[in-house]
Order: sequence, then structure tokens, then C-alpha cells
Amino acid sequence: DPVDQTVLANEQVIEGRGWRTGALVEKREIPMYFFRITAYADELLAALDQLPNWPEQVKLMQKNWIGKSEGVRLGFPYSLDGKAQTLWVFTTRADTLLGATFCAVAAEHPIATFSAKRDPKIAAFVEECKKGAVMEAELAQIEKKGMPTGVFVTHPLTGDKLPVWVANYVLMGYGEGAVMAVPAHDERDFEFASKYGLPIKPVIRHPLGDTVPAPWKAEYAEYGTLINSGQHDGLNYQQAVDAIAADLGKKGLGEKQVQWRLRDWGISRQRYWGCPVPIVHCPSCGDVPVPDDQLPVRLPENLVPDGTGNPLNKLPEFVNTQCPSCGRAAKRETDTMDTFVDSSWYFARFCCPDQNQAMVDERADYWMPVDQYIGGIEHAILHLLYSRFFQRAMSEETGRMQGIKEPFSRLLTQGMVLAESYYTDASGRREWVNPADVTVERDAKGKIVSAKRTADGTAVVYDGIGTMSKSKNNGVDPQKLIDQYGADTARFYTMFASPPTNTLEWSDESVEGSFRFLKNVWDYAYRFSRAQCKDSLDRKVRFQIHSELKKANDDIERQKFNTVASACMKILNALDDLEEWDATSREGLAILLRLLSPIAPHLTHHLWRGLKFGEDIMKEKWPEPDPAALEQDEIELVVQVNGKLRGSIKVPKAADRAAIEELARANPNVQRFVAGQNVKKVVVVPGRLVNLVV
RNA sequence: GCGAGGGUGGCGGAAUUGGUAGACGCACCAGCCUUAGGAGCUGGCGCCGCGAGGCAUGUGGGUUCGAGUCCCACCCUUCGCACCA
Repeated sequence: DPVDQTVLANEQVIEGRGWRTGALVEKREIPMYFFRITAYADELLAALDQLPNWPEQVKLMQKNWIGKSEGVRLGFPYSLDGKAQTLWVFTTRADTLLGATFCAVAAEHPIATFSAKRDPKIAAFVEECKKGAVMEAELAQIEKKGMPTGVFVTHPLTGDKLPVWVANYVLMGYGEGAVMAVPAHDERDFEFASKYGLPIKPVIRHPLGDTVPAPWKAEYAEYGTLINSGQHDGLNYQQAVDAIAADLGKKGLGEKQVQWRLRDWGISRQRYWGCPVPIVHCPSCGDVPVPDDQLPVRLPENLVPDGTGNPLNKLPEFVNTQCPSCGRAAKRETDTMDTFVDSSWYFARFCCPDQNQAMVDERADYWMPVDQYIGGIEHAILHLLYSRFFQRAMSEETGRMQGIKEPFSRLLTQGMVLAESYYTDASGRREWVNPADVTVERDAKGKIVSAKRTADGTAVVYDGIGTMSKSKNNGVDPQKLIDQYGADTARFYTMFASPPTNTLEWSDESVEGSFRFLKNVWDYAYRFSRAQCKDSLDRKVRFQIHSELKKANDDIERQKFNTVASACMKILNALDDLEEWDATSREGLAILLRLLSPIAPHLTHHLWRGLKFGEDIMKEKWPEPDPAALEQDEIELVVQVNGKLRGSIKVPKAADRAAIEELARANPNVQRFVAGQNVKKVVVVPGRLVNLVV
């Protein structure tokens, strides 16, 4: 969906720093390619509710990213060069309209452009804004600056003249590229108005009162009753929005509107890697799509990037081509697609990798959606949202996967694995040194005080802790663990170290414990194979084993695999406590091996077969706890006095409240703490504790 | 700055979701065994205290018979912020 744009065009700002500042694109018409993800904003938002097996955290982030906000689009009339115009703004706080004391527009807004032509100072400021930060994170931190444009607009309800400023905190890409400023009830407007001495008019009664003295307080922005608003005084937020929208509607100067934070997805990249955009630019036919029988457009492989601009532009044999429509000389598009494009549908493509006539075929209908998707939490928004968009677009455009709206049924987002990073800048350029090659010195609190490269003792700079990445050369290679301990130990340790959703500072210092455990399993199985087992069952050990199994099965459901690994360890410890070999040993070992099999498949497979428990452990039924083994006729209760632990009692399973209370009072240590005081209240929590309040 | 996570012993982490804080491991300490130990076994191991006991889950408040868990404020930290360069 190519959209022609000009860097200086007013209607639609081009996002991205390369566009604004790069000499490459200055003053040139640029075809830029977008995917219309905004057309799906509503659906992508609504469908989040139908993803029960996605983490709430991820759904919330997507919701905020899509950013649906309901408000009012309203107009401030003005005249420019004698022509009647309207400055449109979007606001979610129409209730504060009577408090608007000025308007602010983005540097790309027509009013800014108009004023820039008349006033070189404004032109300079507008240029400065355009060259400045465009990334949200940078934008939020820059100092708020502005200049009056000299243009005045009319307040749609009061008829007051309000000045229009151009301000660097107004984004052309959101809403109308212009805002009404209500300094009394908006933090940014407050800051701006305070700085430039613009009037601040309170129109909402907030929890701190009716005035808004500096400094800014969050309460000023709260919903409240209208004041200083003429006929609207006394209305609450919703009543005020409705009334004001109605007033504006009558004048044709406003209506309720839904705005989205989500923007269309600009996919053009001036990079070598990425799929070429299959368009040919013909002087007579315009932009012509490359016909199906000439697809795919292949990237040249004889190219040496020199670090400036898009290297594809420097390859005439790639650029020069014929127009597919008229056959005359034409230029091939050299933009390539964002790599997120590829990652948005590879999973569907994996269903039919040898299909060479279409994106996907009927095999995708069968396999999709992906049952369980696993990826890092860093993909919570972009990759996962683009994929959800692509899935919808693919079913509409290819006729495949009808009715499959969502690509991933279940989602597990791993935490990031973090590591320290170090660099030297001896050569003037940062050279990243792998943590494995660095020796560190720490203070008593474990903070790094100095670090050197182990090989030659040169000092290196500690750059803090963060995600493992190629660019910072701070990755660790699991192959070392596999070579030293074997794949089962490496797997077991990885599972045991922390729950998969946690961020983890990698350390393999404690891997020995996992190795020891697996050796002990092997050893236990060996001894079992040579033992004569009695037929008897040990009730206590059986209870422990089946309790652990029950918990472990719950934990698998909750995707907490570290406690499953520790349950395996506890089961082996319980088995080791058995005085003699009996039926409990056999049952417990069979449970242990199956529970352990996904974590240490090689070892358990071998033992299962070696013990003649069966052929293939992967095909065995998953172990379930025996309810009979979980029965207990006596339970232990904790006794507290004033919430502090003072003792414990054993009570029959069926004991009633009165009996429990009596036993609790009879406990000698409890008596010591109750002695001579009134028991005002007794709290009995069945199966847990008794608390005597004195 | 905004959005979403996280903060519990020397370390990784556990805590049945408001009910015995520190499971299971690592490291450490003591003892046993051994010609030897970077093997194995037994025991100990949050902090203060001889002890009874007291204090402890980032900080400060609050709710509750009872708070790691709920509420308010703050601090630190990780991920994302639209081109992973």
C-alpha cells in the first residue's frame, strides 16, 4: 500500500529519525510504504479479551499501546489571509474547555508553516523542532519550548481570542497535530503556561480546592465539579462532556470522537537486509507492482555495504529494470521491508515450507493457530501485535486460515537473561569484552569496583547489567555446560534456576547441585535394580511423594518449572529416608522418573527401560496422585498468641472448633503466654492454625 | 517522561494466593571416612542474644486477630517506547 509523502508535507508527518535528519532524504519526494494496521485497531483491542491463555501483563501492554481514547474533536475558528479557517483539536477533557487559555500546534502544522513564512524566527524554531527528537522516550524528556505564531483563534463557546503557539511537545502524528491548552488541569500545559506567563484559569473543583497554585499537583487533573464555566457550573465530568459536545454540535464545531494512539506501520527501510518492496517506478506508468510471475524480487548477493545510505541504490544492475506494464526503462524500488514483516508470519509459513506459488496453503488451515508460543517479554508489544495484525490480513488476502484470527493460542513470555557487560576504549572505539574473559573485584556489598581482562590484565569499564546481546558481547554459551555435564544436567539446571517468566542474571556457579542430583537418581535406580523389594507400603513416605506430585502437577499447569524440579529432589530425598526396599520404592521411583522425564529426557528414558518399567517413558501415562495416599487422620495445627507462633498441636482430622480450642489452650508454651490474661477472641482457621487474642 | 514487570538470607529461589517466612539447591562451617580430597557421609547455617526471647521480606505509613501477600507515598532496578542501529 504505497503512500506518497513529502518530508515537508503537512498532512502526515513522517516518523523516524533517519527521515528527518538524514541528508539522504532531505528535500526529496519519498515513497514510503505502510501497512494499515490502524484499520484493525478496534478489533486488535477487542479480541484481547478472547485470549485467556495469554499473560495479563502482555494484554495490558497491548491495550495501552493501541491506546483507545474517547473524547471530543472540536474546532476553534480563525481567519488566515482573510479566509475563514478552523483549528481542529482533539481532547479527552472537553469538561475543561472553558479553561482553555491558548492553543498549541506541532511544528508541521499548517499554522506553523504559515507563520514560518512570515517570521524567520518562527521558521528557525520550526526547523529546530523538526530536527529534534522524534522518539517518544526522547520527546518526553526534552524541555518544553514554544513560540507564539501571531495567529489568534476564537474560543467556540466564549468567543474569547486565544493565541496559537507552536510547541515542541505537540505531535503531528497524534490527533489533529494541535491541542487546546488548559494549564489549570493539564500538567504539560501548566508547565508551558508557567514558563511563558500565559493565563491559568481553573474550571474544575479538585480535592485541594478551587485554585491551582504552583507547583503542579496531580490532584489538579482529577475529575470534579465544574466551576467558572457559566451555565455548565455544577456538572460532573460525564455531564459536562455531554453538554459541551452538544453545544459544540449545534454550532458545527465539535463532535464526540474516538482516537487511537496506534499509528500505521511504516515498513520502509533503507537497508540491505529485508525483503525488497516489489514495486517498479516507471516514468509513464507510475508505481507498478512486480507481477506474480516475476516474484520474488531477490536481493543481489555481490554487494559490499560501505556504511552510507542504502547500498542497493549503488547497484545499477539492481535498480535499472523495465516497467512490467509498458516495458520501457524504469527504476526498481530499493526500500526493503522492516524485518518485523518476516517475523509476523513465519509460523504460518512453517506449516508449508515447500509451497512456492503462494504465501501459505491448506496445511496452514490445519496447523494454525500455534498451540504454544514462547518468546521473550521484549516482544510483548511490537512482534506480537504485528503478528496478530498479519494473521487477520492473511486470512482476508489469501483466503486461507478462515476464521483463525489469532496466531497464538497460548503464550509464554520468558524473562530476559541478563549479564554484566564490559568494554575497553583503548583504541578510541568501544570494544566489548565478554564477561567470561573478565576478572572482577568486588566490595563487601558485592558491587564491582574494578575489572580487568583476564588474559592481559588491561582495565575494562563496567557498563552495568542488561540483556545479553551480540552488540555488547555479553552472551554465555550453554555448550560449555553441555560439554562438561551433559544435556540433561544443562536442561535440569536451566529449569531449576528460576521460573521461566523471571528475568535472570545468569550464573552457572550452582550447576553442581543439579549434576549431583541426577547422579543420585541414577545411583538410586541402580541400587533399586539389585534390591529385593517387600510388598509393604510406607504411609508416611507415600504421603510425602503424592503430596509433592500433586503440587508439581499444579506447578506445571502454572508454568513454574523450577518447583517441579525441586519436587523431584524432594521425592528422591523421601525415598532415601525409607528404611527398607518395598512397594513404596518402586511406586515412588516410577513417579519420579516420569515427573523428571520432560526435564531430563535422556537419563529417564534409559532408566525406565533399564528397570523394565516399560519401553518408552515418553509414551507412558502422566502420573497422578492417589487420593488415598493423601488422606491423613491427624493433622498438625499451629497455635499463635496475638499472632505470634507459640506452639503446635496435633488434632484428629474431624476435630471440631471447641475441641481444637481446648487443645490449643492446653499447650504448655501457649499457657505460658496466656497466663493471667483474658482471651478476648479465638480465631480457628481449619487445617491451618489457631490464634488466641489476649 | 510514559506503559509493564521485579526488589525475600552470602547466592538462585520457595511460601498452598491474607495464616508456621526462608522449601529445594548453591556457597560456607563443624565432624566422620580417607594415604589424599576439588569424592562421599552426618550435622549446622537469616540477624541480635548465653538463654528465655526479640527483630527481620527495598523505605515510610495504614488496614487486619494475623501482611512478603491488601491499600497509600517514596526509592532502586529490568523490559518496551514504533528503523536492534
